Amino acid sequence: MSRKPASERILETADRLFYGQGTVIGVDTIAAEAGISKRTLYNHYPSKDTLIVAYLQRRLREIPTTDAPPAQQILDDFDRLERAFGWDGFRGCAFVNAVAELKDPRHAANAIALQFKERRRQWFRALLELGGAPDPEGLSLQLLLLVDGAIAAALVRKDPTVARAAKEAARVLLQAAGLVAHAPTAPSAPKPADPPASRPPLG
Amino acid sequence: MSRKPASERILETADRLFYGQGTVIGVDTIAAEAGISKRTLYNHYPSKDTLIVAYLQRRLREIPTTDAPPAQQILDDFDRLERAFGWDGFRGCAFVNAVAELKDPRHAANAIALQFKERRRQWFRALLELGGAPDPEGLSLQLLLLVDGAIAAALVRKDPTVARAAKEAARVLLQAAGLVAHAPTAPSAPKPADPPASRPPLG
DNA sequence: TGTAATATACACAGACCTGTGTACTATGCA
DNA sequence: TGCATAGTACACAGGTCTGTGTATATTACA
Repeated sequence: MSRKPASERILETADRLFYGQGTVIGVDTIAAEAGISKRTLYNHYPSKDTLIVAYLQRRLREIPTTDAPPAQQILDDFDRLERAFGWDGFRGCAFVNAVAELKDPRHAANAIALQFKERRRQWFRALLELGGAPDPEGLSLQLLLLVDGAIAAALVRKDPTVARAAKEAARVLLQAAGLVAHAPTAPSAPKPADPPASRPPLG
Repeated sequence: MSRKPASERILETADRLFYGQGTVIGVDTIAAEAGISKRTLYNHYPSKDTLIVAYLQRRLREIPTTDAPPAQQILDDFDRLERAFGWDGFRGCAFVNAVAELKDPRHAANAIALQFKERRRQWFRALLELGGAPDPEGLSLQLLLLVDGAIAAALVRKDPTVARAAKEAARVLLQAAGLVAHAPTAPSAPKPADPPASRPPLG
């Protein structure tokens, strides 16, 4: 009957509802949508908080590294962002939302959110070092600010193209660091526009 | 007895609690903390949604314009941000938080949040035009992304100094637009450090 | 003083929330 | 076949929430 194990179906449903509706969504709803009794859910996750933490942890994924030049990989990241913003269910950054929703500053969600943000920054930093940037530490943080700013702006404006503005700003910063030589290269072709299958990776 | 009119005390308390705890805080709590009966609250604001909208509208304030050179005014804005981040009750951007919390995309909060973000961007744009930037429209958006990114990062990292990273990025962008001539000028002195009286203006 | 507006205390309806208890059923395995 | 594991259905406790109803008190003003 049920092709996937119960705990996985619970997590998938929790992901969809927590991200789409916020962590205020009720446990009853999650169980019902997952096609599972509430009792079973509580047997797998002893409290709602446990489920929230599992949901966030599941979103901690690696960013795919290619063999393109460092600056190009960084700029490509903003293209991925734009696709994520254009996705129908886009609702901002899951981690930032969780931190904002859960008022308790000692909640485990805070540490996971920090971990996620640091992961992306370290990914930037490694690429910047590879490209020979003078201050990878500082520049990686600046690039991360552009990413987070684009996420917030895309949420408020409901406009995916803010990712392009972030990308242009990133290009200027990379140019100033000596990582990009060519001029803006015109708006880089109207984009291949492959629609995202399910969920783009922005957290 | 009560020095201020009731409706104002309600709004002040709502501001404090909605911002500090999120809009999930109960109406009972707001009434109790404001020292008024719940019935009176509902006489002034016929629903909680009305109160939320009034709370957000109250945060729509102008940004103080000085007579400093445009680029300097923009960079000073990031210093204000850093002070806001260092404030004890800092919990991110009230508007972004509200949009993230209220799942309904047609909620009035969305329009108010957009209005607030656009206001700051237009303030940037006017200054950029004054300074003769080649693309005020695009650059103003890029600067706004840095602001919003700094807010999100300050919230997650609990570190006010991200504002400084945003400021440095902004300086590079302004330099590339020909608005700032001098080199980084060293970390600009350790900052006068006047503690914010009550609530810094970040929304 | 009298009258009208405004505030209060307090109970309540109806809904939803998390988490538990309990008895029943299906399934895999020896 | 027997038995443990895992899932289901369903009620319930105890709490919170928004919003209303009602009867009483305070205040402003003519």
